[in-house]
Amino acid sequence: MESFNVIQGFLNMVIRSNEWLSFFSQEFNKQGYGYAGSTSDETIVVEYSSPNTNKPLHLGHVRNNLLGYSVSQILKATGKNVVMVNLVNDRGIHICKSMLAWLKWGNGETPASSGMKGDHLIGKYYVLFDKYYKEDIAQLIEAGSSKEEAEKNAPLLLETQEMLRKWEQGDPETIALWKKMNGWVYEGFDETYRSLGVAFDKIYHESETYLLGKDIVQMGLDSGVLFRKEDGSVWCDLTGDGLDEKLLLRSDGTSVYMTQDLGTARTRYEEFKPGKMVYVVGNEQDYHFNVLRLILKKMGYGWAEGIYHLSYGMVELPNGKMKSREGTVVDADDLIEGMIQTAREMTAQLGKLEDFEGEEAARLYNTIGMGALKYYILKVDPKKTMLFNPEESIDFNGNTGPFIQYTYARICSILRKANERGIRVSSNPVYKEEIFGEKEKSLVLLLHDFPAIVEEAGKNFSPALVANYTFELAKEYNQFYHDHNIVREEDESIRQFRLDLSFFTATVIRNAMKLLGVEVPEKM
RNA sequence: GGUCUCGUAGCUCAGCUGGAUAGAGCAGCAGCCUUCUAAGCUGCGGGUCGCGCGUUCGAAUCGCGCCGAGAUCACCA
Repeated sequence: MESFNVIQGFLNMVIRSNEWLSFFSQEFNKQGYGYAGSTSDETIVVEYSSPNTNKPLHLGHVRNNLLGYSVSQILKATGKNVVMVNLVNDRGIHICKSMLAWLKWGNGETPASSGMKGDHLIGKYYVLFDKYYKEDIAQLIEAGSSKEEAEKNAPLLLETQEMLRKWEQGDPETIALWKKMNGWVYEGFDETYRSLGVAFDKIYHESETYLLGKDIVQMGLDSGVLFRKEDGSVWCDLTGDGLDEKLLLRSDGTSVYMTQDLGTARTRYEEFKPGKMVYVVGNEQDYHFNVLRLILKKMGYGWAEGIYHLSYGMVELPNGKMKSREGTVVDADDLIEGMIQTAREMTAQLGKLEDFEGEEAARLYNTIGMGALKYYILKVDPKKTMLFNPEESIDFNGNTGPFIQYTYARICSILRKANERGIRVSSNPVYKEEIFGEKEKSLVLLLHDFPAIVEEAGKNFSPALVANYTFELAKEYNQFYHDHNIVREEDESIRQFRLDLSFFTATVIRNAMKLLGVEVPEKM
């Protein structure tokens, strides 16, 4: 400690510069700074994405995917053994709607014949179904039905239900069609996943898991945790916990969403023995996950405590919520393309086109455009409803991904310049205390915080902490850069320290952004 | 109606495990490129932290009540 004082009941202590310099010289050239050196035994399963296969991904899915991937990377950085899984909802009435519409009005159209991405093609038929379904309803109402009856008895809907029955009976034709159309969707999704830079260790399909959980229900009946009503349906009474009764088996003995989630949770636990199971799912399912955890606990599964619902808020647009019916959804692929296009325009506008060519340029636009999108979404606290303002998202100044990327590229440029002049980052540094100015000190303090920030972000499942930290760091560095010469500094020991400091900052920016799934360019 | 979440500058967000004068970015205004990348930097204006009560030496932060916004409470997933 260097000094201390007391002001208004606060004891302020000043830590000696030597302590900071000693920390700095020990850590500044570690490439993995901020990441846990070793992996612990604890496994965490993170489920995210989990799309339906009847329409393409939209902005809401983008938030889900980016969050899931980033949280996984953060948990890995804190030394956890992370398994990323995706549970694809590939069966059910909604898929049958697309299938039926395609049979009726598709004329054999395929992604190849239409040039459409597979998931978009399927989405087109889902929309088409809805259109004709509405016409059916209108006709029935005109013929004297009530709205409710019409919705139930529309011929199209009855046909769809018939199709689902055939699927469940394993009708070869229906299954073949289902496989073919799902295959198209997967190709489309894979492309979107690649663009988003997300990946999975394991993919589950609901068509293979939807029957799970029935044995758990039987166990619950045997132990008296669950009860059967007169019509044969099975329920869990949660009124004692301030919730309602929850259906677990229909009166015809078939399972519901909750039933399969009970089953998949147990299967997953048995497969990985994880300390925690994270579900990245929107906050409209808060109730569902409370019930899931509660029922499993009642059944005596202690590991249910480890279930964590990473509940994130909706993404809204300036004119309100996204509504597929009103055509106000933001399609994920359109969004991605738009961001990359904007990156290209910005680069041109700033007169930097001649610095890049061909593939290098394309890669740069991708890095910047995706960096902007990812950062824009991840900087907001996951649990909050966020507003997606298209105009603001393509602004690359201020608290944005490109701002941070730019800072990184600047540092790289300095390191290149230094290298040209034969100045290298220290290999065995000894710094004198006089080199330690105010700006340098604030930077070192921030750099020192990074591992703790990662730890905190892991505990809170919040990439936003990492994002906001990185912005602070980049801002601090830009001030330092503006106020001080680095390569041009004449005093050799000061120059060396500032160079090392720049190098360290670059490492931390790169490592932090990697946790968000954001790449950093060496030139931009 | 019950339960849950949210409400901070014109806008988008930090801060919330109680502490010093509530911070950024955008937008607005005024400046800084013959010198390491101006996607940068500096300055100015902008707030009854939804409202009220309480706990405390101290509340944006904790508790209660109200107001406002949203979600959810399906033999859908």
